[in-house]
Amino acid sequence: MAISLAGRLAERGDVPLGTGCPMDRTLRAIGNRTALLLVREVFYGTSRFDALAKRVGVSEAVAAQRLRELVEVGVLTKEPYRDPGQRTRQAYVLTDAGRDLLPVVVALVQWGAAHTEGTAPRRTHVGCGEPVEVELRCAAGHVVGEADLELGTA
Amino acid sequence: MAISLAGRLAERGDVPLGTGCPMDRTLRAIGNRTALLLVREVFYGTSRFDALAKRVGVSEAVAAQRLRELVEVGVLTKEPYRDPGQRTRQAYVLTDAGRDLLPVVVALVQWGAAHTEGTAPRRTHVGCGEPVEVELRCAAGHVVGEADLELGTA
DNA sequence: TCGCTGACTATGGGTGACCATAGCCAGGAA
DNA sequence: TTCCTGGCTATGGTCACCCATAGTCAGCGA
Repeated sequence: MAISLAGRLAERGDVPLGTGCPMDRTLRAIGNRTALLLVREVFYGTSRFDALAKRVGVSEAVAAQRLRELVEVGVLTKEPYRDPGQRTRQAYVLTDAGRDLLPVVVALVQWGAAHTEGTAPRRTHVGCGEPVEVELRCAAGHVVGEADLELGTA
Repeated sequence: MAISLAGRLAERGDVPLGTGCPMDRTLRAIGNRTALLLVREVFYGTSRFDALAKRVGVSEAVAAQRLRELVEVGVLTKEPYRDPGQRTRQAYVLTDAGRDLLPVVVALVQWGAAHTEGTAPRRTHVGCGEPVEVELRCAAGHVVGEADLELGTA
């Protein structure tokens, strides 16, 4: 069983998809461990530079570089803020593009929870307390499995 | 706005989550570009070694190593097969754990399609032709946003 | 004005991921 | 028996990513 391919996708020979595949572009832009862990931390509400570095468990040099890249690609922005009696500082916050990474983050958490050894947090809906899962659905509301998914040229 | 954290997660100071986070474990196991692109290719129906290497656009040495790792962590298995008049060969196929990566793959494709420059395939439901999206839903059927998601200790 | 703190930048070095090229091995085909 | 092909393994080198340590810089507090 596989995803079905239509159009040019179906006919390609052994030609790599390369940067023609949006997944590849995503991975090139933000597809390293540290960047994704930083995004996770920002989802968790961390916004300050030193806290981000410590919580991700990475040196400040690396945190600075990855955060700069995340700002460059438009996943995060720096917002000046000031605590009373403190000087102005920069907070890292998610942009709309960053918030759109939520399914990626949760899908990675979900797979790790199911298929790796170790503890995992429960993911629940604040409104009703039911467990939350990442799903594929079509606009008509059907749950879509691997066999029901078709990729075609736009 | 952020994901709300409950239990020990809420109280941690600047302690890194490290391998206590299933997302981190996922990224350590399969979180490199080549591995994820190989998984994508297998979802697309490619199963032979040389086709996988060529289509992902990676050298055979690297393909061999990544495929070996994917087999080790249980995402892929090797299945012997034989075309008529050919000798027995190995096909790489997804295990159940591998198939569970579908939301990860589609989430990455979806983000790249929305937020990077370039072409992107349409993702449609074979049954009804409607576009497919990755969503967060609770067991009661509610669509869950960032603000409605709570992570708590298991 | 001096020092402290948060937010970085700089330097040197290790490891892992990747490439290109070359070689190995099993097993049908000739 | 030799050749060819698919499926790897081996070697040597580059580059990205990471660490640890140390330094810089801005601005508030005293």
